[in-house]
Amino acid sequence: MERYEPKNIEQKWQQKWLENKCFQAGDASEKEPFYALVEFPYPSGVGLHIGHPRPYTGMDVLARTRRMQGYNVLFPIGWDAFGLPAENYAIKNNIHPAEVVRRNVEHFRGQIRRLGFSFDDTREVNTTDPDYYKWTQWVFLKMVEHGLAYKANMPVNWCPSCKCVLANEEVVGGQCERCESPAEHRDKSQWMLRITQYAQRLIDDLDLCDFPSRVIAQQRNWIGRSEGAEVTFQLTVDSGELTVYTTRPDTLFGATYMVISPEHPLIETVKSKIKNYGEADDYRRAAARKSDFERTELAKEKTGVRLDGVTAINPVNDQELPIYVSDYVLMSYGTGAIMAVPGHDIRDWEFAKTFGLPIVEVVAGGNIEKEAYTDTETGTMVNSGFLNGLEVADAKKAITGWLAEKGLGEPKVRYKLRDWVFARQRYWGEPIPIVHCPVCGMVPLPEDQLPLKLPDVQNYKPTDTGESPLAAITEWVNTPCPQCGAPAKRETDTMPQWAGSSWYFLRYTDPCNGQELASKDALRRWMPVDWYNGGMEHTTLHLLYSRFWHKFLFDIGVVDHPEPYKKRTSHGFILGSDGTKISKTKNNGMDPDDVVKTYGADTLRLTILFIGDFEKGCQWSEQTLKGCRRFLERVHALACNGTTVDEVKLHQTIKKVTEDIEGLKFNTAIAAMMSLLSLMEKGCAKSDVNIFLRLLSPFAPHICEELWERQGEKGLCCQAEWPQYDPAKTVEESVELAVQVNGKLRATVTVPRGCDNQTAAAAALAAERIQAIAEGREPVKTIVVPDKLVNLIFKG
RNA sequence: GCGAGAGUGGCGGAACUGGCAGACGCGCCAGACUAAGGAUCUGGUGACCAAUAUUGGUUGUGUGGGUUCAAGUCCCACCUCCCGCACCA
Repeated sequence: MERYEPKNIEQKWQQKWLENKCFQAGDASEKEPFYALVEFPYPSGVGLHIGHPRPYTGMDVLARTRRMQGYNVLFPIGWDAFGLPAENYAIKNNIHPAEVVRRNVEHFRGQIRRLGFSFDDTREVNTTDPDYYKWTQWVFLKMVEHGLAYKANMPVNWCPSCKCVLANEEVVGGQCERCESPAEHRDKSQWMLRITQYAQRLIDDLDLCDFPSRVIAQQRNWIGRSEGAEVTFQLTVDSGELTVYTTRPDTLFGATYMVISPEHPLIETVKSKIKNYGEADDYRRAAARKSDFERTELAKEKTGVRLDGVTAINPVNDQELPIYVSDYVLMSYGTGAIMAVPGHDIRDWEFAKTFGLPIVEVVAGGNIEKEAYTDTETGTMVNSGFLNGLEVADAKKAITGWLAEKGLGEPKVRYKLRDWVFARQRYWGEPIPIVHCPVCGMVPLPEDQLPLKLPDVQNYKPTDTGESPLAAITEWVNTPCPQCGAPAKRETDTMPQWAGSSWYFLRYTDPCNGQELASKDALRRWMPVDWYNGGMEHTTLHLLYSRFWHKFLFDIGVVDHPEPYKKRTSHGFILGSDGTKISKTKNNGMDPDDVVKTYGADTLRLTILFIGDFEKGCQWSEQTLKGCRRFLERVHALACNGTTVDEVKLHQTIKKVTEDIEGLKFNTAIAAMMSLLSLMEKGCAKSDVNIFLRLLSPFAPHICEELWERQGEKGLCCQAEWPQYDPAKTVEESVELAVQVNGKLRATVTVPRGCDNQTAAAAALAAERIQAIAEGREPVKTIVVPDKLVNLIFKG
């Protein structure tokens, strides 16, 4: 028999699968549809990296298994190809970004094919294809029409290195998520999407989603709902007022001062009354100069300036409260102003200590001399007038009612989530289909003028002024107003990369439709996605954005379901052999192409899945690669003889592998097949091999096709039926019982399965070892766990 | 600080509703085949202590307590690590 040479067989079967259209989803099929989705890649210049094969292999196993189980499977792939890296590469090498993308996609396509993934190659989508982004623009126009897209002058996060604005979600620790430059503040007129309007539904409908708990928790946390009240304080000057938001209206009696954020307009409206306006203004300017990064880094020390000459009146006790301006209060949350209750808020407590302000206890239970008492579960109101004696929860209700009655405040729900900054000042993105007309104002491009294509330019370089390179293309920018025909100008910002990926899974259902984003029929057949696997890093970005878009499309009747994904799972990252992030320079990882060349795609696939729990992080190791290659060599060398393999073991393995695939426990599924192989090497029949190959084929599809053919089986292994197990045959006729004495294992005995407790106990007691220990004594107690163990309790 | 995980041999990792801890793989040890083995095959392999050499015992899942006939698994307290959010009132 010839040696196992992956390179001789893998390409051959990849070709056969293609010729036989094995992986094309059927649009007219009677079979039950199953939509398996992986996050489509950004086709970068360096090609497929370690991050890609893991989720793809995992979902490929699932898709291949589902096909064999008789489902009509949609398992597509595409290219999320707009974005900065292609543009930066284009600038550096003076090649058009479209050409860069074309090359990269070709490279990726080849790599993906060489790994044997069963993607439907007839449904590829590319976000930079005008036939695709036509519909991205269309959804945007629908959002404009429904008031969900708007342009507003906003303080935005600006990345000085990328030279464009960032969404809140793209700022991590005050830094640009992509290049780690500290983000700056800029005031800019920006296109925004009103995702906040969907905040509550994005929380509520998590109940409809089968997502990992950590994903649900992270999304909830990100949306950040809080319940509280807005309370209005009268000022002692100009009959002005100051409204604050608080989640603890119950502590109103404990407010000893007020704080407004440096950006709060009050400073200007009562400017003439502020005796130390100069000082306040200096503080405000200093705060404005700080980047988010600096603000968070320097968050330890509380700073601020008291506004001299202006005070507020606490509505519950008419106490006069000083007002401070401090950057620990953010303009972007609540009303940009707070009532400070140092006794029961950590930050207020720190501020009060720094500035020597009074700290009043209004909830008993802590020691406010030492620290703020923030517990809301236990505690009784004190020093709080009519609230005295109430528990916190009751006090909240009482004060809220009182405030509403007096017209001083009302209950309010707030979210941390902010609207989505939906524009970038770069070339390589979807043009925003809007025309600015001096007569009509902002005019959406009529639908029949879509797609609005990107013009060819010579220079893609972004500008420091914050204008997109498109602004320099006068022949493109200047256009007659679609409404009145007057000379007008196009919007020159483009959409962020997240636009195209917010609905791509819909396009896969009907990728060539020129009339609609996808036909109703196709959407009904395939949506919602049955199983979506992707990275945790997208939880508050892509996953949230796409849920929002889908809800909007649901509201306007494009899709029939409020949620796009039924089930979401997340793979763990593969770290380098040294436990750190894989990088080329550290040489601690692997290049998929190299591994395929030396070991073969099947070995790589197996290794990626065997190396650890799919949903947990794991470490790359060459050693595992060797073990998996050895396993496949043994499979290749497997020969039948006259005997058959143990039937129980065979059925147990079918059960184990089938169930483990469902739970993404690929590592233990492979372990079970390894055990079965060891047994089969001692003796098996052709029919055993037939079953074994079908079990293994989703994991190592090429070698299984080869052996399937070698064995003279009909058709293709990947189109064979998934093996069934007989539950009756998964259990042995006899079982080995553990025999314990006083809880310690002392012997094992073999008894018939399902024998009664007396029989089991008697067998245990009869064991030689147990006899020796018992020395004729009778156990004072006997515990029998059927088919598992007997525990004999002896005295003394 | 808040939220969600994790801690098991030399290593990667198994272990269902509490029921024989360490499956499977790597490595290592011994043997076989060899001119040779960094190839392949067979057997062994948590630690420690005994020994009639077949086994017997003790101990062992981050730490300290607890519940139970029985705990990696449940309860309480704590330590460490990773991830997400973080002055969100």
